[in-house]
Amino acid sequence: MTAVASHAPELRTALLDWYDSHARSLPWRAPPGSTARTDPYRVWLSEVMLQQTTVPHATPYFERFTARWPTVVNLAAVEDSDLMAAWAGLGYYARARNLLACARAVANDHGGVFPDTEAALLALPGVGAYTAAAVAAIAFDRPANVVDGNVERVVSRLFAVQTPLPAARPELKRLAATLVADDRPGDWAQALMDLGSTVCRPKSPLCLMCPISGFCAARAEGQPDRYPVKAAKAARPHRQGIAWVLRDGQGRVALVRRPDKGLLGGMVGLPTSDWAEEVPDATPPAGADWADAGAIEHVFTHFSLTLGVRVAQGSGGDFLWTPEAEALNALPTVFAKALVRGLESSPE
DNA sequence: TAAACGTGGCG
DNA sequence: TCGCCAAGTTT
Repeated sequence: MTAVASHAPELRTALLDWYDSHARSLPWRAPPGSTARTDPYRVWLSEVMLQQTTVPHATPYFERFTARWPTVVNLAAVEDSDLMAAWAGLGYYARARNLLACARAVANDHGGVFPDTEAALLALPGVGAYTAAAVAAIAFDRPANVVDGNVERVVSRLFAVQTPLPAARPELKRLAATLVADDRPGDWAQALMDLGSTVCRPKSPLCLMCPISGFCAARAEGQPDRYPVKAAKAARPHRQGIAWVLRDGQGRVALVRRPDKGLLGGMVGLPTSDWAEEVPDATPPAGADWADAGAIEHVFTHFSLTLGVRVAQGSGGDFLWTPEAEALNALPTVFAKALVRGLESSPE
């Protein structure tokens, strides 16, 4: 038996039954089968935070955000710099800029109420195909085709899809659509994702625990972890740069606001050289007596970085002079690491 | 369409 | 130690 369309009803029943007893309990989630709809604001916020991000990493951010800003209207009123600081450490900072733009769009253009259709959600900043479908299904009970990385993996195994990712995306989405129905759309989406996360895992899938293994073509072949097939990835280049830790001797450090576009866009950062293949021959930001504080290593999605750290004392200049403890909290991780290195190397 | 875009945990 | 990977979106 495989996951052909004629078996969809039995497959759906098996997975929804499994979800009734195995659903993960998560702060943004209603219990399975709950008729009380989850707050669209919390669903949307969790979905954005969870993009390319693990549940354990996103969870404390979700708790802090919802405690500080209980509604989308509260969030819409936040200063940009406060929002960016609150997102620091979570990564993919374009999400934070779009999150704020989306909250303001809902507050200003939708009367503070999230739109309840997939198409209207899709028009919001930072809401793509996945997030629009997820919010429509989970918050509004729309039978949307919710396809994330988990669903792609589950479907690729159910149907033993040979096409490598990412080229297989459209095919996987079409196949996923054959399993969507009007009954319990939100639970269906979350059941598929929970299965992918806890049972149909990337490595060492737990087929003996799987409620739909009987429908799975990859399981029948005997090597389910062969799926999804993936295209080879390009090697990650390495870059080098210098970051300057300029201190005023009174507990403050010089930061700069980075441009909205590009890497770490909209975040505060340390003053830096360009980051290039060769160690740059760069001019420090002030005529101070710079000491070498070593270097830190950091890995981004598309390159790795050796960042040399230099420390000096100074004042003035066109900087955001920020208390060191506050800076540590507001900086993206790469700069927080560099600042720690600088502070350790020249304790006051 | 492919590339840009962070971070931390795990095998 | 290090590549893989996690609830993607934008340009």
